[in-house]
Amino acid sequence: MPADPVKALAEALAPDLELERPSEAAHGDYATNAALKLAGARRRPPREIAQELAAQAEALAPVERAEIAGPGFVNLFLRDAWFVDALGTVLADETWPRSGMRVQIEMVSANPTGPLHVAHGRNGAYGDSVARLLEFCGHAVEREYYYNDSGGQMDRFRASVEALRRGEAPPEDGYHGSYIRELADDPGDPVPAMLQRIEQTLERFRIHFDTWERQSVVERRLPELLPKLDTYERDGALWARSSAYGDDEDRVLLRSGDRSPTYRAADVPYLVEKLERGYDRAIYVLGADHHGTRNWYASVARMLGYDPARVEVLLYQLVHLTKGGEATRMSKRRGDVVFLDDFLDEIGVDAARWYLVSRGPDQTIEIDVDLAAERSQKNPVYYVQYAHARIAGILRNAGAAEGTALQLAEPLAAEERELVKRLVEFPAVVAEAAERRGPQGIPAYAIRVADDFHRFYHEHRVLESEQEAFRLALCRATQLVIARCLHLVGVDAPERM
RNA sequence: GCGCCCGUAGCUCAGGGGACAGAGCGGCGGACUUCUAAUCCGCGGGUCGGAGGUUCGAAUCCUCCCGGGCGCGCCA
Repeated sequence: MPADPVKALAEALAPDLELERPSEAAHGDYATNAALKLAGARRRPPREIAQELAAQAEALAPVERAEIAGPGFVNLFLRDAWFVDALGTVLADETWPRSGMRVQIEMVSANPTGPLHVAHGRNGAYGDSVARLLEFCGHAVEREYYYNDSGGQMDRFRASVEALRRGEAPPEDGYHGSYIRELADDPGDPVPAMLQRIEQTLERFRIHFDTWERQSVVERRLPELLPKLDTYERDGALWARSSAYGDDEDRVLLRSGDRSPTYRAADVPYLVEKLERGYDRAIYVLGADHHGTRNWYASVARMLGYDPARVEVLLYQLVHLTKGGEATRMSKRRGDVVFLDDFLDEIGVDAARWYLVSRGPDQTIEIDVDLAAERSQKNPVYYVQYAHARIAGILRNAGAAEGTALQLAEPLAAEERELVKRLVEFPAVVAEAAERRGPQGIPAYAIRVADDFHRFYHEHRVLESEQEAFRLALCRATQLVIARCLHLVGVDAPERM
C-alpha cells in the first residue's frame, strides 16, 4: 500500500492505534478512541490514559496540540507542515507493489441466447469494478466469460432462428425478440454471431474479457474427474455428496435416463481447470437468484482436495425494472427486457456504470424505465466529472507554472486542510473497498472529494494568488485522485465539460 | 416451512463499534464584471421497521418478531 501519512502519524503515537476524522471541526483534525479501548484491559480510567496519550502526541512534531474530550477521546490538531508533507505523498502517486495474487474473476457469463440486458450490466459493472480494485491493489487479474454452447436453452435458441429462416414462427417455448429476426437474416450458426454482439456491448460498457470459455469444452474432462468425486446413485441419477463438504445440499451430476451431465456437473471440470491454471483465487460473480449454489463451488474444491479458500462467490441483489410504477418482468424469451445497449443509448455509459456500481451489491436496484433518462441527468457522476474538468481548466490556464513546489506563503485555510485530509484517505478507501469487494465505496468517496474541491474552489483563487504554488499542487493531487476513482468504476475523466 | 439479502429524511441511497445520524434528488430562500454557476451558501425535514441483549458507547454485533425481495429443478 502507498504511504499513508495518517497511518504513519498513528503509528508514531502507538502501535495499532487508529486515527479517525471527527465529524466536527472542533474535535480536531484527527481523533483516537484508544484510551477508551484500553481502559478495560488496563483497569484504569479512560481519561487518565487519554492524558498520557495526549502528552505523547504533543511531543510529535506534526501535532500542534492535543485535547481530551468526552469520555476519553484524544483530539489532535495538526500543523500546516503536516498538510504540506501529506499532499506530497498524494502527488507521489505511489502504487501498490505488483506482488499480489493471481486472480480470475468470472462474470456476466450470460448464455448467448439474446442481447445482454440491464441485469447483466449490473453483474459486469460490479464484477469489473472489483477486478479494477484488485488490479489497483497489485493483483494480477484476468476476466473470463463462461457460456453454455450446448444444451436445451441453446437448442431452443437455434430452433427459433431456424424457424424464421424457414418462414415459420419460432416455437412456443423458443425466443421471440426482434434480434432473432436479425440473426436469421445472416447465414450460419447464430451462436457465434450473438456472442460477437455481446462482446461489442461489453466493450462499449468498458469491460474487456481476456478469455472466453465454453461448457462443451470443459465438459470433456468430466469422465476423468467423476471417479474422483464423492458420489452415490439415487433414483437412477448420479449425485455428488456435496452436503458433506460444506454445500447446502447434494447435487445431481448425471441425469437419470440418458445419464447426460447437468450444468452442475460441468462446474466440476471447469473449477478444476481454473485451479490448475494456477489462479490463487477464482471469483464467481453471481446474481442473488443463484445464491442457493453459493457454497457448491467451494464444496467441489474441498471434495477434490483443493483449498476451498481459493474459491470465492460474490453475490449481488437483482435489478428490478418498473415502468411508470408497475413492475415489468424481465423475460428474454418474451423479448420484453431492457437491453443494456438501449439503456446505454438512453443514459450513457458513464451514468450507467456509476449508477449500477453506486448501490452496494446487497441492495436491490429498482430502475423506473420511464424515469431513468430524466434521473440520470442528476447523476452525481457529473458532479465528480465537473470537478475534474474544472481542475483541468485551471491547469490549462496555469500554463508553465509547475505547482509542485510545496511551500506555503500564508497559513492554510480550512478548505485547504479539509481537502488534503480527504485526499490522503484515498489509499485506505481503495484498500477497504477491495478487501470488502464493495466498489460502492469509491463513488461515495469521490463525491466527497468533489465536494471538498468545489468548496475550496469557491472560496479561494488558485492562479495569481499568494498561495498559487501550493494550490496548484493541491489541484493536481485532487485531479489525480478523482481520475483514479473514476477509472476504478469505469467512468471517463473529462478535460472539459 | 427452510436459506440468503434488504428495511435509515418525502424519494433514491451512503454508513460494517464511537461524539448532536449523512449525501444526492425534491421543497423554500440567497450568491455569477474574478481560474467553467453541471458550482457554492442557508432553511426545513429522521422513534435508523419493532422488542430484548452484549458494550463505557449500537444504525452498526447477537436473539426474537414484523414487513419486502430472491431462492429452495435431474433449467441454466
